[in-house]
Amino acid sequence: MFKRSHTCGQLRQDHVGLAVTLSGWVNSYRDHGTDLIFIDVRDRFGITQLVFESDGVSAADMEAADKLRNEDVISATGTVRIRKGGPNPKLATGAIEVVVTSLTLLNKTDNPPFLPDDMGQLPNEEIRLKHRYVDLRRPRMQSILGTRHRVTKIARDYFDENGFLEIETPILYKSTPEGAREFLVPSRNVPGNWYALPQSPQLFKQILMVAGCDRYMQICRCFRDEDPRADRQAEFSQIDLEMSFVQREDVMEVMEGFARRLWSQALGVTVPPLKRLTYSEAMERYGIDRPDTRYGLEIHNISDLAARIDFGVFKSALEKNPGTRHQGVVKAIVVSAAQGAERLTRKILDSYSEFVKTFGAGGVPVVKVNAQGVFETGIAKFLEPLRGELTDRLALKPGDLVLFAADANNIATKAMGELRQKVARDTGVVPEWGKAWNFLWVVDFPMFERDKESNRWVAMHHPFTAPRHDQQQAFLAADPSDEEAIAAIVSAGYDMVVNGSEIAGGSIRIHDPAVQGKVFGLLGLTPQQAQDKFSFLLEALRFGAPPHGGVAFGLDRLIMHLVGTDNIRDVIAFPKTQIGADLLTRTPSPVTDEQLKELHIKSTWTPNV
RNA sequence: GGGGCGGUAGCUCAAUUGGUUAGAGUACCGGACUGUCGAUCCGGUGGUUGCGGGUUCGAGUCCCGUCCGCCUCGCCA
Repeated sequence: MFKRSHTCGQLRQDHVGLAVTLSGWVNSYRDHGTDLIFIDVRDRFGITQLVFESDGVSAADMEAADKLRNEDVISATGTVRIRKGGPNPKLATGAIEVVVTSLTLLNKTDNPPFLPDDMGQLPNEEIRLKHRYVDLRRPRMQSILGTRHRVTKIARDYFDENGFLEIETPILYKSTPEGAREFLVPSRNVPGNWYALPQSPQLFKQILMVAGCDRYMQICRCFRDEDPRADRQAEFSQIDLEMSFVQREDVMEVMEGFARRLWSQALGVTVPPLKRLTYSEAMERYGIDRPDTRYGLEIHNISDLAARIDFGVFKSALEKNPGTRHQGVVKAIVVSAAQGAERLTRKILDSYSEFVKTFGAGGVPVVKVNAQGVFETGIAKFLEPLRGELTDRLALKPGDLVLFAADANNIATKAMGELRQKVARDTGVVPEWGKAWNFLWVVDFPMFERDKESNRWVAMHHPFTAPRHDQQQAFLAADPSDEEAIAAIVSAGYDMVVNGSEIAGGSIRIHDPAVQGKVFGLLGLTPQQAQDKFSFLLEALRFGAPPHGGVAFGLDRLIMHLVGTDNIRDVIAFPKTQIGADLLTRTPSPVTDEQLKELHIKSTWTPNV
C-alpha cells in the first residue's frame, strides 16, 4: 500500500504511538548492518526518519531496506515514537522517528545523475535542465514553486477584491510585426496564412474594455522570439491588467496596492508609498529608465564646466550633434572614499574603458583626489583649471575618485548608467538580497524615439499608449516632420521599478481614433496598412470605447525578487536555454514531411555537409 | 549576428612546459557494523577528455572547424 496517512513533514511528538504510513523518496540511508537501518524519506513537505529494526519487521522487508538507495520511491508503515538516539534539530520532524513494520518499494531508481539536495555544489545547469524532474525535487526549487503559486493566488484574490474579471485571450493570434520578433504558426485551413503567438494580450484587453468588461486581469503567457538574458525568456508570464474609466493615478494606485499586498504577504515587508521620478530625471541622474536607488553614485552633468577647458577628449565630445537632444555632454560619477573607492584598483578602473566601449563610448577618464585635494592621474593636468569648481559642485573630498564619460548625450548617458551599476557592484555598496526594497515610479516617458537603423519613429512603450492628458492637443497639433517637437511629446505611461529592475509597466491607452491614426502615421503606417493590421482596433475605437488604461507585471521577475535569485530559469519549472531549447523534452524537434505538407509549408533548411 | 567564459568518470573537480598506465571526492557495486542523521570503516567497478580534422616521435593540453551550456552587446513595440 502507498496511500499515506501523513506527509513527511507532518509528524511531531503529539503523534507518538500512532500507526502511520509515509510515502516518498529516499533522501539518505544509514545502514548499520543486518539489525538496524535508518532511512530518511522525503516528500515536498519535509523529511522523516524511518527506522528498520530486525525484530520489528519481516526478514524480507529488512533485506529490502538494506538495498534501498537515494531517490528510490517507497512507502512505509510503522509506529511513531520519540527518537531513541536523541532529536535532530535540523529536521522539523526531528523529535520523532517511525519504527517501520512494513515496507513497499514503489520505484527502484537507476543511479540518479545527481542528488537533489541544496547542501553541496549544484551540477551544471545543462544537467539540471536535462533531468529537471530531479532538480525540481530540491527543497529550494520546491520552495520557489510554492512562492510562485502563492503569488498567483494573491494576485487573483487581490484583483478579484478590486472588481477585476479574469478572462482568457487567444494564444493563436494575428501577426503584428512591429515590436518583438514573433513565433509563427501555420494555418492548415487557410493555406499560406499564419497565426502568431502573442507578444502580449494588449489589443484583446483593450477590446475587452470596449466590450464593457470594465476591469480585466489574466495571468498570461507571452512570447517574444528574441535572444534571452539572465532575466529574460522567449516564453514568459505576465499578470496582465486593464481598467476602464481611469486616469494614470487610478491604475498606479491599484498597482501600488498590489505590490504592497504582495511584499507584505510573501515577505512580511511593508512597502512605503512610492516616490516618482520622471523619465528625464531618471536618465539625467541615473542614466537609465529603471534606476537602482539603493545606493548613491548619481551622475552629474558637467558639460558647462568641461566646455571651458582645452582637453581634446571633452572638446570633441561636446561638438557632437550640436543643437539636438543628442548633443555631446560630459558626465561624471563620484566614488567617494566612504563608498569604497579604494576597492577600485588600477586594474578595475582600466577595465571600465573596455566596459563602456560595449555601449559605444570611448573610454573612462579618471581622476583621483589626493590628500591635499589635488587631482592625480593622467588627465589631472587638463582638469586643473576646473579643480575648484569641480570640487565644489561634486563635493569632492580627499580619497574620492571621479569617473568621466564624454560623448553624444545618448551614448554618454547609457555608458554612465551601466557603469554606475558596475561600480556599485565592484565597490560592494549594493545591499544583499532582502536588506532593501527601493520601489519607485518612472513616469512621463517620451511617446516616441528614433530608431537608429531605420531612422524612423518607434513607440517607446507601444503604439496604443496615449499622450499624457495635457499633451493631447500638442500632439494632435504637432507637425510630424518636426523631429524635436515629436520627441518632446510625453506619454501617459508608467513603470514600477524595484531595486533597479522594471517589474511592471503600463499606460493609459488611446481611445480616440484620431489620435490612434496619427500615431500609426508617425510610425510609418499608411492608412491602408493601419487598416489591414488593426482594423478591428480602429473600428472598436469608433463603437463606444471608454477611456481605459492598464499595466502588466512581469510575473517571472516578481518571483525572482521574492525568492532572491538572479536566474530566471530558477523560477520557471521548465525553462528554455539560450537557443530556445528545452533540454528535458528535446524541443524544438524535426517534424515529418507529411506534417509540413498538410500545413502547406516547405522547409528551406538544409543540413551542412 | 558580435564578444567573453566553460565542456575530463553518473556528478563536482584536478592533471606542472606537449611526455609514464588521465587522478581525487562523491555516487554506484561488494563486504563489515544495533542509534545514525551529509553515518563510519575496508575493498572494487567506472573514461570516445563534447564532436571532426590538423601539427607533433608524442595532444586532455597547441591550431582550425563545429556542437552544446552560461554571461553579455545588438535585439526585447
